[in-house]
Amino acid sequence: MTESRGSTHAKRAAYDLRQRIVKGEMPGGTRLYEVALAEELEVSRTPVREAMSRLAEEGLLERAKGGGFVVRSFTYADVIDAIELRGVLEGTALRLAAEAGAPDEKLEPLKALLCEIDASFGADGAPPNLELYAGLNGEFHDLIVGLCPSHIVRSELERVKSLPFASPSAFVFRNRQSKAMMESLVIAQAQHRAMVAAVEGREGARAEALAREHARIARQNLEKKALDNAEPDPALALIVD
Amino acid sequence: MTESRGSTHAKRAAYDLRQRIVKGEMPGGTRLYEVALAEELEVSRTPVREAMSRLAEEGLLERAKGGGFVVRSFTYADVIDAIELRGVLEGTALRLAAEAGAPDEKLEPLKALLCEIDASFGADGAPPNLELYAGLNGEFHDLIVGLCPSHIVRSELERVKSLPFASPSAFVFRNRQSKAMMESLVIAQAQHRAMVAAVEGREGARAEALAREHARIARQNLEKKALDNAEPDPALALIVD
DNA sequence: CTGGCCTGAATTGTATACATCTTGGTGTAT
DNA sequence: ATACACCAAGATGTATACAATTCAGGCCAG
Repeated sequence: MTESRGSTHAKRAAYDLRQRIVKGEMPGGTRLYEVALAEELEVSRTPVREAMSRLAEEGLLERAKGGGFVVRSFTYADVIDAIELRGVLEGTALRLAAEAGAPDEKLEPLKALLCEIDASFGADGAPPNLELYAGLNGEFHDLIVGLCPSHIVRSELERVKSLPFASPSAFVFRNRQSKAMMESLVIAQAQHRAMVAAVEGREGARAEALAREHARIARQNLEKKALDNAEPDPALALIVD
Repeated sequence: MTESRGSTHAKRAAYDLRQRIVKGEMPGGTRLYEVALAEELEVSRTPVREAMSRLAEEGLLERAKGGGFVVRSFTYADVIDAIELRGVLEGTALRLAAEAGAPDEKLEPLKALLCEIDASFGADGAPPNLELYAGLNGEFHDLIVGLCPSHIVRSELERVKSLPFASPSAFVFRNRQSKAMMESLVIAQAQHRAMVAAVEGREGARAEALAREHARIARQNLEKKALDNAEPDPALALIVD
């Protein structure tokens, strides 16, 4: 086909649908009609159903009573809660990692990454590259959560992070007021280092507390955004309230 | 049809499949073939696919590379982790409830339920009714989590609890050694009362710590079981390791 | 022996026709 | 006015034929 990626029609349909949902077309509560979507996406009803099922697994849709799917509604409070929950789960992941002990060969790449992150926002005076920072930040979160020995905790965390507004790098940029933003980056990076140190030193409680506090930065940025109410953040497109 | 419940073929198929999985037929890693299942369940492939999608949403199946579904594998360690995770999430739910404050009209039913639970295990000398206790215990957990103002936290907790070995009343009975078991019930009930008191008194940290420790009772019971290795617990049927 | 590549049987992916259910509206009797 | 039954349109549920993909096994060339 011409656009979107995926090897099967169902995966392409899921991709397209996901895009439309997170972009805010189809606000929360919108019912998805198989026939209409099948026409729009130019496939039959079968892959559309398959796609909707996949998005339900991701938590973007929910099954309606009497059949069919509805776009899940998220309020501003849900965004706050999702960030809190991410902090709780990352905290648990780090605590378990600390309690179990992390091998040096897995800690080394993390420390290397920390230095890369330093460079990305111009710790040496170079101009900050926020795109790059966001990417490296996401990578850092993936790596450090990878230290957690529990499949279950990791997969539930993955699930929460799949919500576009709950990902670690959801609200990093957009504040071009370089002063406050730079300070927030410095603080975040200090917490990054402390989290690694806590896991390395098997300080479970410290690691957990740090991860929770770290997630609060996202919440702060969000609340700052809400006050400024500048251009609406794309990560908030599917928020109804 | 003759057996199982549900109004559509897909729901019945999902129910049947779920039963077979949690009973331990089809151990973790088993691949599910649509045609074979369609014949066994006496429906066409379409509702079978639908059923598998639903079970994937529940976390009982996972999508295999190259299509199809596989029964999710759970190890003994996963059971431990799932119980830990339930404790963490219940703790978060209670902390948020405590921080937000719970109205008296929602606390009253909880306190009434606590008295019913007292009666169920013969606090007054009557013989303990473990069936009844397990039911009331589950009800208690539902009610107290219902105090949490966050949809997101509640729904993720619901998801974890849907794993048969992670539910609050998974390992309450089976230890007929009445002495140790009775003591564990007394402790659990004391924690129940403390959790309600902590939420009522807006003591978030206390409520969270209590919920986590409370979940450890399930872990203790499980580990005791593992040592005794008496008849295998049905809640553990789908464990592979 | 090993690597790559056929090839075909088994399996899932897709389209579509038909069956069933859900829902909202309408009419009627109370 | 209200309650109820009923109907029709539209939606999802189901079966099935056919297409495309996957994977294992054997074959051949190196």
